[in-house]
Amino acid sequence: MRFELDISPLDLDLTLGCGQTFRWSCLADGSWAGVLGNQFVKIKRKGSTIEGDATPGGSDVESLVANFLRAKDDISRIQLELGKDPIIALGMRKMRGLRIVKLDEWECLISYILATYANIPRIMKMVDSVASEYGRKIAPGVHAFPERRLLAKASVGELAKLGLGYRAKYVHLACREIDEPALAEMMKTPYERLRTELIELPGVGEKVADCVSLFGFGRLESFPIDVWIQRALLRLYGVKGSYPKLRHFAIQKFGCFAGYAQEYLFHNERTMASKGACAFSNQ
DNA sequence: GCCCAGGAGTGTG
DNA sequence: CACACTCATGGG
Repeated sequence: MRFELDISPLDLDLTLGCGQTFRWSCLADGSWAGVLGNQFVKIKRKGSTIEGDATPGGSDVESLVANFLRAKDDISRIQLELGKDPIIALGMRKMRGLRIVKLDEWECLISYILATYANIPRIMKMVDSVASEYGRKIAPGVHAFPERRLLAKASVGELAKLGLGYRAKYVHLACREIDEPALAEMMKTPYERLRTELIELPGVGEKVADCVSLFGFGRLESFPIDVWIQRALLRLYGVKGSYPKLRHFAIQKFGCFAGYAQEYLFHNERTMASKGACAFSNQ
């Protein structure tokens, strides 16, 4: 099932390779492959559009991809808004094609529970192991992320054997403390209350709750703070301190699109170390 | 071998 | 509210 989409601006390498999502991989020909719902999807840039194909294929594949890539985000408006801050304004235009993605709420919740105190390559491996072991097979060598009912069958010991470490019990408990109706209800919940409810789940603190709010529930005002963001805030703005303090600073500074600012800062800080160049600084 | 990682939970000052 | 400590483990 082939399709073509017009989403602009969009840089697939930036968007899918910057560590928001853990189940997309870049193939030898430069295309990207991942799973959306029960579809194995491949997408690639072709001129000004994005072309792709999906197996087993369905009539809704285009909308699945468009929703995943947040095609309706008005990047110009977002950057105009964020550009009120001169420091962000200086570097964000170089990252115009970096979009926030919209992940499945359940997959996002479990993925970011797994993401605590691990680096991105390892997180990808853990998520992939969980999918391979418990997810439904949808193509040769490709498994969907397991729905709650399937993942709930896994014991803590079995999950630990996949290399999840202390995260195994959190995943196991999360399968029991939340269900699909609750997730659907949370989609309608205002951000601050959603955040509070997420933090009540096992293995979910402020950082994970903010990531799940942003990538899973699409709340662009959310501003997750990890060690990279801490470094960026200290280096570029001279602020440091507790999570609540830094979060207050960011929300006040970046407003309703703080999530995009966070992603620009995150990507810059993470790549700067190897490239030695900061998009937000003239030095 | 060493350092670190998209932290959370728990206990203490 | 702010710290300090522990938790398991693999990637660079």
